[in-house]
Amino acid sequence: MSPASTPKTDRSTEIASALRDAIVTGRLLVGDRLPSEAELAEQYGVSRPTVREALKRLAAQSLIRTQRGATGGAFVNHLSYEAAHGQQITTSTLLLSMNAIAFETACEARFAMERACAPLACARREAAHLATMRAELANQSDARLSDEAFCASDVAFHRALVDAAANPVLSYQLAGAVEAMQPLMNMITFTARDRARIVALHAAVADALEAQDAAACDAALTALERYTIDLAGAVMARRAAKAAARPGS
Amino acid sequence: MSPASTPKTDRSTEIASALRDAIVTGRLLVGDRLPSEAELAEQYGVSRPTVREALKRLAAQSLIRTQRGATGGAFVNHLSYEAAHGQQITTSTLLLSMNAIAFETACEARFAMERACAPLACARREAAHLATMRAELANQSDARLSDEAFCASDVAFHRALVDAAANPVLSYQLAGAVEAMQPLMNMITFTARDRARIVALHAAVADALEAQDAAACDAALTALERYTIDLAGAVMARRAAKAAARPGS
DNA sequence: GACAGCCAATTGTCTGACAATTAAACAGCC
DNA sequence: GGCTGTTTAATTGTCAGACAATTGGCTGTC
Repeated sequence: MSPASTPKTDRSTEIASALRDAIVTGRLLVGDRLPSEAELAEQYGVSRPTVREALKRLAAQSLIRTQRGATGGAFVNHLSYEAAHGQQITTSTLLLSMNAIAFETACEARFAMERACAPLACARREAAHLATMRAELANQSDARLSDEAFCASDVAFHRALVDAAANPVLSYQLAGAVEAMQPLMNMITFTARDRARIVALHAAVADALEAQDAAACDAALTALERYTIDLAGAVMARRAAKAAARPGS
Repeated sequence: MSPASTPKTDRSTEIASALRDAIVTGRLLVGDRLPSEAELAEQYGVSRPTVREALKRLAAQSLIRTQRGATGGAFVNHLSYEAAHGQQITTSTLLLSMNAIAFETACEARFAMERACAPLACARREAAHLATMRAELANQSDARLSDEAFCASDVAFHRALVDAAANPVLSYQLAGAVEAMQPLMNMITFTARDRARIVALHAAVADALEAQDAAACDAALTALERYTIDLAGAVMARRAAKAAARPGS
């Protein structure tokens, strides 16, 4: 009854966990090369395909990268911010797309985090951040911009705000949330009036940041959040009404 | 030169991407059963092991779950908050453990997000949240508590605060950050004096939440952040001094 | 000494097979 | 007829061996 420790887990899962543990606890360091698949297979008493499945699991979490050839093998990855960021986006996008989250909830979380960045950004913003924001503001004022381009510029603007906080953890978490929401935002068609309002609020944010006025920045972001939710709500309602009017299969 | 689209990606990676795309775009819905491995293999013109590697990748991201038996197969997962949360913790822990992030940076991000929760939590906190916080406070005042248990109670306290904000997106993001930091916090040995100070600050947070005073809550969290960073800095300095005094190998 | 070709190690993939597991279909009994 | 136990089929999990593709290093030649 002693080996009842892992009654129903696959061998490949076990091996993946063991290797992950070795990486997390530092027994395997960044850049280290794992034993070859054949060696791992012998070591764990399984076949090569089983080892490969375990390695693929780790690769999916970008914990390792593999390389073919004579000096190839599996190497412990650095897990850059970019990779973490990518996973964050994937996860957030899925949560949103599966309707597990209401738009309002995601929006609220996003602006809450953005307001959390505001004081830091006000304290640390540099000329480059302000310049980026001004440039995107000018961009957004161009009436010929497509909705997609407008949204992309919106993302870039907020990205600059977050980056100004100079905290990479906040950057990757928040950028993930913002980018996950972009597909949804792209579905919204902005009227000229909407755009003017949004640009004005963006300008208020930029001004507050330049003046290093955290309270004003917070207020502008709060107003922007309210407006975004109102807009989205109106779009959803319009869509629902249209769907009700045309009840085709 | 036309088939240069995927010059160096594995087939298993391609297939994993294709399936992931099918899930994200909604072509495969939650609960749907994927074709059996044999069918997928035929469909993509590869062998079963290759398909299996692709499936393991998706399983590692908890996008699918597999089940053996007659009615078994791979099913599109719900991607619960728990799963997203788990991944968040794994990623954050790794980022921290690989020294890619300074403790101060992680701490700053964590408290920034927590302050972002504060207004929401003040507005929405319910009796259960307050009760949990009071219970953990009492727990933390017990001098017989081990450092690990004290830290665990600390996590539970903050978790209650975040949950009071009633926004699952914030919950999973922040809880991930908090739990990722726990191993580091566990390394810190708290003196009785430290604990009293922390408990007092926690009490201030709980009081502010009960009174629905967002500003007071914010202030208490800020003070807690400063104290945490000071403490950690002192511990690190002490450790560095000890390492310098004993310059072994 | 520089360069070209060969070589060995390693991952990526295939084939075929068997074991384990699970639910459904089926036979048998009360 | 209804319930129970058994068989059965479908599916994943694992294995073994083999070959293709890739890539760095080695060797031989000019």
